[in-house]
Amino acid sequence: MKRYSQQSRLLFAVDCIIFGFDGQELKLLLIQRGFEPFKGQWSLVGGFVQESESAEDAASRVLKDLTGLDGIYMEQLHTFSSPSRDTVERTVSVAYTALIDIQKYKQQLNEDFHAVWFPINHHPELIFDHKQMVDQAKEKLRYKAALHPLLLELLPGKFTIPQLQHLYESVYNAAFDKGNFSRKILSTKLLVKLADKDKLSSKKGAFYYKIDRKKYNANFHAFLNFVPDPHVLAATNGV
Amino acid sequence: MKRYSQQSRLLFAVDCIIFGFDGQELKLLLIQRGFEPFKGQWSLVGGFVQESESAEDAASRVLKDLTGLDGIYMEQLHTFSSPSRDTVERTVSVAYTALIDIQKYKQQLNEDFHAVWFPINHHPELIFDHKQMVDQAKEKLRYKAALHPLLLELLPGKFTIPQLQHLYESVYNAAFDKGNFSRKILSTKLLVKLADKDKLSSKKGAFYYKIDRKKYNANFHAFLNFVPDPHVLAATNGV
DNA sequence: TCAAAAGTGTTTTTTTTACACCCATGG
DNA sequence: CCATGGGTGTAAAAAAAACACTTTTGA
Repeated sequence: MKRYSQQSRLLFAVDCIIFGFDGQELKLLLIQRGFEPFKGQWSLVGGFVQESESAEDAASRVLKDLTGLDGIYMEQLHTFSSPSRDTVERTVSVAYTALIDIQKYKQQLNEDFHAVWFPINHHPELIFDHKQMVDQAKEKLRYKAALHPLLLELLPGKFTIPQLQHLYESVYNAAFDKGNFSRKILSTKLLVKLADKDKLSSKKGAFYYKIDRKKYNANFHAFLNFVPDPHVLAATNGV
Repeated sequence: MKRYSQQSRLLFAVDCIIFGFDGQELKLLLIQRGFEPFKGQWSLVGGFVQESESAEDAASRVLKDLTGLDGIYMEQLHTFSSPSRDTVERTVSVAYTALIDIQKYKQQLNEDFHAVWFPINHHPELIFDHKQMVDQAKEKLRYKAALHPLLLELLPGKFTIPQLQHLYESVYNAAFDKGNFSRKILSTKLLVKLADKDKLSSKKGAFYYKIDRKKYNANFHAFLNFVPDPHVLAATNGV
């Protein structure tokens, strides 16, 4: 059992599945390749891992380059390594899921990257196995968001409970009782009520809230159980 | 943005965190390296990914070589890619968690590998970042087993409810009410009652059960919620 | 003044938990 | 014949769900 015999070396990349929420529905950020091969085709944002960095570092770098944003929520999804996944050259890719406040991003220049937000269920064909990555990321998001408050990452700094409910409803494609929803969210003590209201979507106006970052960080793993029947949504998940 | 410029190529490996249950406590299978460098030190079972295979294929192959067993429960845990993780040469490693019936394994020859079962909370120092891998695997096991019936994978073909309860109690280091436990397990309809009893641990004897593979495969993702306070165990988890 | 959305209150239903009790049997 | 674990029954407590009702205010 000689381990350090001559071994094949291969290319090592990262790809980012970037989710955003525009107030209406869940979106996915894609770029149109401006270079050969496959110029013009849509793909996830990605790049190669450099000698001096970890995959996490590479994903952060790629995200920073694209959005100009630091401190984005990001987690490793899965590593894709089929020998046939990249038709150009054998490449292993670690996929990361990122959640960003779409508002913040809007201010940034995205022209250099030809990046476009697509509705999560209505995006163009993707290169290589990127569709598989996106599907898996969607599953995991739905799974995890039923247990942890991570969807808060998709909202702007201040937001209302009805807005948050709308986000959950769009992610789970289901309607929730507003009374029960609001109580459940507030019972986590993860939100702080602000003094002002959002008057855009109703005459009465809804109070703004912000994340209590301290409690959020300490209690991120708290179970929320927002979704009526977790069996349904867990049906195809891989965590 | 030239993507396919010259890129560094690196070594690509897999490591397996193999859990077993001997009826008393959770165990971890480790090997003592029989080759340089670090000869004599303990490590996870691992190997390099070959040109023609995926990381999953490589992990299965490694597992087959070590245990002689096919069809072992296995899932990708995380990819470790810090530039400094392997002190010999830069290597990226995909870690896999495997759950095996320790009885089945016992029949196999393990002499070639110098493989030894260690109590999960009392194992020797490990090479590289293998301790980190093990810790993460433990966390994920505890997290996932609270929601899915995967601990069944650790038991032999037939087992009793009290044996299963003992397994849960050892994984969560907590005591469960036997009545509630048995009802909760049985309510999943994942088990089939057999005609014979295990008379070893009591005079009355406890009925054997086996997994209803059909329902198990279809309902693996069913939420079980075995653990009294999920907050506690989720506290440090990364899923 | 009233429609529409925010937010509160209350009842019903379901699930979980605690714990008492019966069962079977080997020593 | 009784101690020991296996297994069932059931009431209390807690959580979740359903839904009625009150509040605010711009048009």
